[in-house]
Amino acid sequence: MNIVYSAGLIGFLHQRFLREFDLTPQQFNVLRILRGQRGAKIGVNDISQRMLDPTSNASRIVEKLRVKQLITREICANDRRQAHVFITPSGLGLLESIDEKMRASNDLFDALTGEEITTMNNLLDKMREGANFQQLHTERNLCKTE
Amino acid sequence: MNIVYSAGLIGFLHQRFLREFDLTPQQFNVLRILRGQRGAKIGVNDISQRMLDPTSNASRIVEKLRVKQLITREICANDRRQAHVFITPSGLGLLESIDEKMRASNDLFDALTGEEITTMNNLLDKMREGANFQQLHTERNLCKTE
DNA sequence: TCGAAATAGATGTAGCAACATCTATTGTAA
DNA sequence: TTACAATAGATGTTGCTACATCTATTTCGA
Repeated sequence: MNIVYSAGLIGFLHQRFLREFDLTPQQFNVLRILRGQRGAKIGVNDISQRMLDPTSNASRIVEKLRVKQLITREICANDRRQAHVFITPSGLGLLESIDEKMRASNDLFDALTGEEITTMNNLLDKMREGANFQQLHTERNLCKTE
Repeated sequence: MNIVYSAGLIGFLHQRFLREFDLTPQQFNVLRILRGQRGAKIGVNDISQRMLDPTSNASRIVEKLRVKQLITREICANDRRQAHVFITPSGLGLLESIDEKMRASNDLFDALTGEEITTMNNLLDKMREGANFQQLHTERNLCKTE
C-alpha cells in the first residue's frame, strides 16, 4: 500500500504543479509526446496508445490543446480519416518553462541523494518492465514521451 | 519524470483493480481509514484531513459508502454538528476480500525481489517525510490509514 | 444574554476521465 | 462495382474530483 499512497501523493502534487500552467496531467503528457516526435507526424490514435489509458479520449485532449494554440492539427490528404498533430513553438515554449520550474523546485526529491534517486529510477524501470500489461491493451511505448 | 509516470501507472492499475469491487480509490482510502480506527469514533472532517486532498469532499464519499451499507453514520448527541462514522462488518468483509485479491495478484511487484521492495519502501518513506507539504494544509497523518 | 466568530459538514458548479457508441473514410473480397 | 469489414477519430453519457460557497450548530467575548 505504501507505493500506492506514494503514487497518489505524487499524482496529486503533479496535478497541483501543472495547474499554474493551466494543463491537466494528461494534456501535459500529450504535449510531451508531441515534443518527443521532433516534428515527425503522429495521429490521434498513436497518441492515444502512448497514454496511460489507451481507451481514453485523446481527441478531446488534442482539441483542448489546439484551442490553446499549443498544437496544430491537419487532416491528412492521403487518408482523410487521419489527422496529424504537431506541437507549436508556443507549445514548446510552455514545456520549456514547465521544465524550468520543475528543475527549480523538485520538492519531493530534495530529501533523496542523487544515488538514491538513481536507485529508485532503476527499481521503477524494473517494476514497469516486469509488470503484466495485458490489461492495458498495449505492450510497448507505454508512457514513453521522447 | 520517470517517477511521475510510474505513479500514474500505479494509480491507473489501482483504479482498475478496485473497479471489480465497485470502489473508487478515494472510497477505498476512506474505508481503510475507518478500519484503522478499530471502532474509535471519527468525524467527517478528520477523515477529510487524512485524505490526500483535504479540500476534497469527504461527506459525499461517506454518503456513497453509507448507501452501500459499508459504513454507518451517527449524528453526535453532544455536538449535533458532528457525525461519527464507523465501518460496518460488511465493509470490513469487503476490505478483507480486497486484501486477499491483492495478495494473490501483485502483478507490479512480481518483478522485484523482496529486498528491492524493502529498498523502494524506504526510499518512498524518506521522500514523503522530506517533502514539502505546506501546500497540503496538513502536516501529519497524510495517507495514514492505520 | 446576545451577536460575532468558529466549526462541522453539506451542496452547487465546472471540468475531466472512463467507457461505450457513433460517423466518416478506406481497404478488401465476392 | 459493391457490400462488408476495418480503421481513425468524434461524440454522448455518467460519475468523480476539485474548488467554492452555503447552512446549521456551537463557542466565546462584550
